[in-house]
Amino acid sequence: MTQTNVQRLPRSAESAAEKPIELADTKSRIQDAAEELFMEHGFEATSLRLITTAAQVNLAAVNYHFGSKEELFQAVLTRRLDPMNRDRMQLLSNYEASAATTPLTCEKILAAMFIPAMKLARDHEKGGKNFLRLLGRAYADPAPFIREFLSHQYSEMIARFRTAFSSALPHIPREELSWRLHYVMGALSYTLAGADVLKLVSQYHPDLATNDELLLRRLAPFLAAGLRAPIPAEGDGYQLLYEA
Amino acid sequence: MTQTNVQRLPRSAESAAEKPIELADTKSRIQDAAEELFMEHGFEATSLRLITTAAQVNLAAVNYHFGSKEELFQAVLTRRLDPMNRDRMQLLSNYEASAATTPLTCEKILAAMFIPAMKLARDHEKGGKNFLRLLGRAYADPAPFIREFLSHQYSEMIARFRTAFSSALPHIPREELSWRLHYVMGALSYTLAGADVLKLVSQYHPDLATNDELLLRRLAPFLAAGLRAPIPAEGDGYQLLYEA
DNA sequence: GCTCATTTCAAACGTTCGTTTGAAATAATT
DNA sequence: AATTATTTCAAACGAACGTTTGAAATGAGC
Repeated sequence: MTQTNVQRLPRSAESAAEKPIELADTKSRIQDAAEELFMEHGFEATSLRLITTAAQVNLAAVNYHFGSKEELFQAVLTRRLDPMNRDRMQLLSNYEASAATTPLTCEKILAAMFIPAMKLARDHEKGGKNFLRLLGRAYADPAPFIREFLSHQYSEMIARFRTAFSSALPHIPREELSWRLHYVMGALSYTLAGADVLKLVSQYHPDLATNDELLLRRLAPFLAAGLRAPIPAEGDGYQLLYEA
Repeated sequence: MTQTNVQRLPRSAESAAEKPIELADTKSRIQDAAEELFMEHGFEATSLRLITTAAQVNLAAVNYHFGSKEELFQAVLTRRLDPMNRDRMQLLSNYEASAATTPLTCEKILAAMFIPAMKLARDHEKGGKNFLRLLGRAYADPAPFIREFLSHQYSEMIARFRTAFSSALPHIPREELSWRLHYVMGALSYTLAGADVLKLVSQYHPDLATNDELLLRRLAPFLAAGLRAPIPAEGDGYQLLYEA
């Protein structure tokens, strides 16, 4: 029933004489296949039989190694999300340390959110780019276990960045800032998760290495301008626009 | 096998003497129940048995009236999306007619996108607000039939608004505008579909009638400022931010 | 080499799914 | 009232689902 975290390669793995490229251990193979398939079809539409067939493991291996399909899904998300959010907070701390006492610019804070996400997307040849799509979809998923897992996973990072933005934008009231951060997360996740994005990007700049900078250079000014926008007064023409 | 589009009320419907509130016809009852349940659990996780039980109709009625579960889903979306997108384009035309030859402001164009969506959310006591959540989730759904259906459903409206923004922002290059519209759609759908939004709104302004104005007054300045933001030059400090 | 824990495997579990069927019931037409 | 078309209904279809089981295979420790 119990299992260790140490990978235990089956058959002749350490004596890699026959085939140079050997398969990883069962647990990793399941996670890799699951990530790709969850991304492609979503959680509900991806069956364990599909996953185990792609991973070339037995059907029962998922329940043995992860307990259930839900726990497998959480493990797939955690494997990438944990390092990403830690990177985000670490990067933000680095920026703050470099800036000494002066508050950071919005662009810099946005970069701290954005760059680790792009790094994650770039890190892995296979599922990397599409993992963010899976993440974006998970955010919209109504399943309670997914929502609770994600909000718990993100709460620390969000709180950390909220105070950073609050320092960068002292003239924006708390309530207004909450809304604007909501819009920022929307544009960010929509951009990272969107299917069309990759098409757009590769259309103009096929070189992957420059895309981080390119996307950041587009997104950050847009969001920073929005965050800094003056708050409209009472009679600024936002009423009864529907009929005229 | 065939069925007409005319609603044919069963039993004593026109002589509404016994009970003032009678049930709608089978087809509408299915659509109403399906909309609510799709919103709550998503497409895959909502079974036809759940829908037909909630609608108090026979299980086979869905396949009889709609053909399949997928077609039912499309019918549920079309019923609300078609009028909304028509309203959006009509409202934009009204604004353009009022402005005569002068180009519209971004805020006005955003209002034309936003107001019909809010009107849709407000129109129906039951599923109205949550329909936009269903829509936001549908956008993130990987099922091909959903993606194709939505992109076809939206293409005309999107094209119409792209040219409007293009006139309002002549100094923004085409490519840059495409990206910024992408962010706008992201923030918009994230806001409308987000679960937290309703909590935030009702927390501060329980009156539903003023919420349209409130949300628009928050979202439009944010997005308009982003759309108008100057395009950063080459050496604006957006490079190699990861290490420092 | 034997023992014991860990991992893999084929097979089956019970459940639920979307869909189909054919007859009964209801409405419309003549 | 008789006939035809439409709608409803209970029942079942085959397929696919997540999970469990118990034995076989494989590993490490002695």
